[in-house]
Amino acid sequence: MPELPEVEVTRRTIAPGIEGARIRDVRLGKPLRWPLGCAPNELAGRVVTDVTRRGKYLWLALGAPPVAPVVPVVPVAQTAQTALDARAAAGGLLIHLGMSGSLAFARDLPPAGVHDHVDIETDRGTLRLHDPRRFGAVIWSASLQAEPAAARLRGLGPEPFDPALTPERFHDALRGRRLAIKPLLLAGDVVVGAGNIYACEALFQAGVHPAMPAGRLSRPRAARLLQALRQTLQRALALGGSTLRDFRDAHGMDGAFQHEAAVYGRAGLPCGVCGTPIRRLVQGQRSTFYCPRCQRR
DNA sequence: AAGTGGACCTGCTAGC
DNA sequence: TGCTAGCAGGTCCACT
Repeated sequence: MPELPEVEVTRRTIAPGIEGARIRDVRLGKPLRWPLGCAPNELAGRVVTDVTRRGKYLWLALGAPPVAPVVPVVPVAQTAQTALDARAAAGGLLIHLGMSGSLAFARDLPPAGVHDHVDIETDRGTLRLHDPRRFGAVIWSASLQAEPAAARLRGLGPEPFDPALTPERFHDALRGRRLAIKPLLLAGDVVVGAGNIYACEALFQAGVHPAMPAGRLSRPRAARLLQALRQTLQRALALGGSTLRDFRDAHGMDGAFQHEAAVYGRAGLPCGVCGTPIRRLVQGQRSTFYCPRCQRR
């Protein structure tokens, strides 16, 4: 389900409610892709300080655990070290929604169902991960730079809206790559955020054939593709993402981008630009949809 | 190193 | 109606 726009929509819908909330209890259902990595009760008492996103990952930053009831008098010389310790003791939860995950945050949620695998109960509501296929994960990490979070984020390319990702740098990153442009976009090492829907849509917008070897894209066409990717993701964000099967934001709202898809899921239907039937092909065991007339190698 | 194919898990739909 | 094959928004890992 969730590509960058859906993850960002999720972040925006949970952040205002959960930032500042104190965790009371964490309950786990069936195992997810990776273990939580700490005892659920170690999270109790911590405050959610921030919700950020990197690629398709969310990071729930948590404050340090509550201090012991008896606070020793700390000499001034030690306060800096104490602050360091507190920061070291902070940490967070790295969350990935996999293929079928979604988060809900509300005060009164129904009892957890068979596909609800993580409930983080706070004093302001419960954050629930619903994920039928269980490709998602919630992982405790001391920081984004520390293991195990670092292992997940290592190798991720720049954010699509990072101003440092100039058309020139994008083109440079494609140089020498023989992989077809579509699976390369999915790989996420050149730029993160595009999944199967938005990779197909961006390639259509840019008029680039999905099987084109990435390294063969000219500089102007690479620039056009980067721009198309940004516009596609921006538009999806504005529409609340895509709801194909069951994506909802954290308040239960559907996205609307799927109604605007020009090629994704439209095999056999006429291209809205030229009328040629949209084709489906398989690349890296994933479906690709494209217009054979509008998209050229 | 880069690219490929299989694996993870469950639910839904199309076709027989 | 009931079964099966194929498909699904993502990523990791082992292999060439």
